[in-house]
Amino acid sequence: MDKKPCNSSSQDPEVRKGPWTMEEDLILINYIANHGEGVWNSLAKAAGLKRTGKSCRLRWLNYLRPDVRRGNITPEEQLLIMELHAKWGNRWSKIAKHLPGRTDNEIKNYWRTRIQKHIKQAENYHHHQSNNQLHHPHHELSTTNSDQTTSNDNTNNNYQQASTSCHVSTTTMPDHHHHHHHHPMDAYSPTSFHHHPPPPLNNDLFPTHQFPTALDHSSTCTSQENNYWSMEDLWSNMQLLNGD
DNA sequence: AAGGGATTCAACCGCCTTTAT
DNA sequence: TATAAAGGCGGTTGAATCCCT
Repeated sequence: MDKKPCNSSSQDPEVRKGPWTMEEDLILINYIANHGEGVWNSLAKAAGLKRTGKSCRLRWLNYLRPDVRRGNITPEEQLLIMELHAKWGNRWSKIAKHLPGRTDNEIKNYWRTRIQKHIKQAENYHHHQSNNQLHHPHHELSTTNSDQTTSNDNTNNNYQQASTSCHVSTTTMPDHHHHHHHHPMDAYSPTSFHHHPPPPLNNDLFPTHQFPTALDHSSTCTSQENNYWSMEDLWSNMQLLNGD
């Protein structure tokens, strides 16, 4: 019947989902600064966040941690990713350990959005070239797993050849992608606040102070590149949070 | 200038493993 | 030791954004 698998106890079944607000980020950063990370479920409660422990952990690890590396993937990093993926398949966290500051999520996303399609293109190309040859039964680089990963050795060098030969190579990889890669601390896009409902502050947490005043445009830049909250803004809000 | 398809990426889910009781 | 809870992982999703006509 009413099985409530996780998140037992504690009334307050309200668990927030979706994008993190700046307020939530600040609470999390602040809490971890004071108490350290780990024990995520209790951390979430103690900090007053209406999030699951998992969600807090993910947010911290992938985004808020101070040592998350900012900026676009470099050609060197890309090469490494390609090599390691060729070796290990979709073992993202394992791969990530070899790219300091990069998260498994980021690498996974990068792979799927930036590399995979090139490889597929290259494969198609080869395919057509060697039409009379036997057709590879799709190395299936993605989609429905077919799990190269779980097969433990999975030396799926399947596409290794493709990746080295196609123009995914660093020299031709245009880097054309600019912007994005906001990362941890500077990642508070003011525009996002306009797309989301006003900060859902509960006054238990913020009895006297209110961030939103700091969220007006006075302190934001308009250029795309700098269209994020500055460190100063963050800090001042953080101090407000701390009650000075 | 506006509409719409394509792309990106933060964050979710379910499953499996590890740790705690 | 057995069971439950937490942590970790990889696949997937969809809102926001980009890009093209």
